Amino acid sequence: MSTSTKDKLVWTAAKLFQEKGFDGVGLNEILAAAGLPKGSLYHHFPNGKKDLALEAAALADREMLRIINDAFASAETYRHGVSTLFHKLAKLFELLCSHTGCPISEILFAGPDRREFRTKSASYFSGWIACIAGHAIRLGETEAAAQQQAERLFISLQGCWTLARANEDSDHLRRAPGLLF
Amino acid sequence: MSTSTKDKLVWTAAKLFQEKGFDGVGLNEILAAAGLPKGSLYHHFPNGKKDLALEAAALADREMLRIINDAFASAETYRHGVSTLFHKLAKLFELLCSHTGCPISEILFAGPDRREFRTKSASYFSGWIACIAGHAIRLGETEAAAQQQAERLFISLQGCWTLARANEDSDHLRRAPGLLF
DNA sequence: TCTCAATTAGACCGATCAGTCTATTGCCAC
DNA sequence: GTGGCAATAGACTGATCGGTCTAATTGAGA
Repeated sequence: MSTSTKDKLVWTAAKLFQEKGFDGVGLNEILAAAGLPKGSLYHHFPNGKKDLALEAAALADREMLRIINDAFASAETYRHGVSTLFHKLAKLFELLCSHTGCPISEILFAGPDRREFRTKSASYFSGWIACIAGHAIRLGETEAAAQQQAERLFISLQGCWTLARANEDSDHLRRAPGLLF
Repeated sequence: MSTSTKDKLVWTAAKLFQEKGFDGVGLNEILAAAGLPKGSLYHHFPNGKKDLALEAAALADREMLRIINDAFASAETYRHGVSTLFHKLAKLFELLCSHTGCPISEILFAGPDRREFRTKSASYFSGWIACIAGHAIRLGETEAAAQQQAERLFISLQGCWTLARANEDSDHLRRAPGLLF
């Protein structure tokens, strides 16, 4: 089925890009991993690698928003939500073999049209921060405090993920809430 | 002179790697930017791109330690040192055209020998944290507090740099001290 | 059952990749 | 001067890159 093929392509690409970066993965490698021929790729993505990368980044963005919402959905306080979020991310990090990077950075900080890609990354990131801030407000924070808390959370997330990646140790993510409060 | 050629190669490589990542820069691009032929590269770095990347990372590490030490050398309190450090980094970020990444991550999270490279990045990072912690202790913090403060600082540095890069805005680095205290 | 478009399949292309190899140059010791 | 070595210079190689193109296959509607 058409959707299935396209989806497999995007998921495989997202995984590999996240691991090795946009420039670190070749199309042949992605196609081999997905078990698909080159024709399928250029049928579903006429602009080739660039389109595939943008779709993979969009997928990663949706996944991250889903994880954030999941973490805060069942939380009774903001702090509780933060703690759940980092534990979910630590598990995800382990699942991805403990040495992958932030999907958005890995895909969108490189690429052929650097400025266009980077602009998109900025809007994804601010979407995450807005999403977190929304939960903070819902859980009783003032609007100003929520915005600052959300930015702090995002920054810790990026920083801890970097440290976790370098050390191949998800505990850096699990300890993150302790640094925030 | 020999040293000059080798240095030019490493500096040029460090700059380009930092901008586009290990896999995003070709040797020809580096050589063209440095105005040197391929023979020189393989004379000074028999193992080619890998050696060049390792030297560039080592250079970036030394530079970062120098900046950290500079920032804290003239500081009377830890907080003062942190503030100076982030302002220095913001200036550096602007100097590098406001869209480069952490040199260590960009070079060492990719590359052909991923595990070897990542291990080295972990040791560089912990060197930075140890350096910061040393200054914190010198400026009156207890040993345990210093270690935690240093880790927090490093994490904020990575996170804020990522945000600054996405938005091409060095202010995210300047505002970092406000998030820490 | 036949038709036709959507999709899959993969051979093929020029460009570029990292890396090799053979000259040539510059410089210091003698 | 001249012999010898370090360094510079760049043509060249096979592999792989992203991308194109033409068939073969599939499957839904007539």
